[in-house]
Amino acid sequence: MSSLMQIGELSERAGVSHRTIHYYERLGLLRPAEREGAGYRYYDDVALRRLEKIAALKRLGLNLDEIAAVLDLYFVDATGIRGKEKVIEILKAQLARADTQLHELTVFKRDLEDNIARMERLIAEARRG
Amino acid sequence: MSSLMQIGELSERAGVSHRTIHYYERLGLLRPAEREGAGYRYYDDVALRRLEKIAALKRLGLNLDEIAAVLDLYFVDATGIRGKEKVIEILKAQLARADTQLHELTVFKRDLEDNIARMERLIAEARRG
DNA sequence: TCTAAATCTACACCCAACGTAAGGTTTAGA
DNA sequence: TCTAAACCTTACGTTGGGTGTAGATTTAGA
Repeated sequence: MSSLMQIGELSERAGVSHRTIHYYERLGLLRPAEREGAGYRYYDDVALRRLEKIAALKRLGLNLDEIAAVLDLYFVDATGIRGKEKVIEILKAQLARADTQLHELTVFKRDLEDNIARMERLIAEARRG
Repeated sequence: MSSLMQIGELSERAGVSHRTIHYYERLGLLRPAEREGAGYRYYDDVALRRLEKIAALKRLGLNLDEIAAVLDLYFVDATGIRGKEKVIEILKAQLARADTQLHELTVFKRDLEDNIARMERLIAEARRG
């Protein structure tokens, strides 16, 4: 029994506001599994996973347009995707960016650790004398 | 002869508009080495390196406030920095975020590679038959 | 000395990604 | 049946990170 939920529950479980959900719907990122009668939106668990994926991709620095371009790869059968060459282009560009970002992030992390050590040493010295 | 440059040259070398430089100055991220007579700004090479650092930190997902909070660690003597405990707090928070981001980025990269391979396989199959 | 190019300040505007508020409708449960 | 909570649409507001433009001033170089 894959029970459906309303926008309030989805919003709570996903940790985003219902306005954000409306907004994503307008951008084509997400749509309710069902819209009965007078317009209430009803969502299944896939919607929740889509929202979580969107959040993860946002944390990686993709904007909502870029997310729209790849999101379906995680949720629909790839055989049906049109314009596969174009999708590959996008994916490869993102892969290159991810590589760069990984490298920069590694350096940044090392810098952070160095700086923390340095600050802690300075504080210890200040305390001693 | 550490010759100074005007905003136009700095902007060109750093790959940002002069308007952006003005904007960063207002936020306290950057200031000219010198402002002679009637107000023209003159910059040294440190300004260029600051701009490059800002760009790098932006690519990592820091906003300009966060960048302002750590930027000086790269350019001034740490002994003179006030509120070291607070700085450490910020640095540690960023370190935690960097760790998360590194992990997510690694997963994302693997997903991308999988998706690319899948798409290329599908295209090859389509060509064959 | 003179003029074209560079720069100055100040205000307005832009886009993404939402948030707030109003006013009306629907639904669940007592 | 009735009412409070949840939802709907529409429209305007906000924030971050800038960009555009105007009109005045300054500077570099012929």
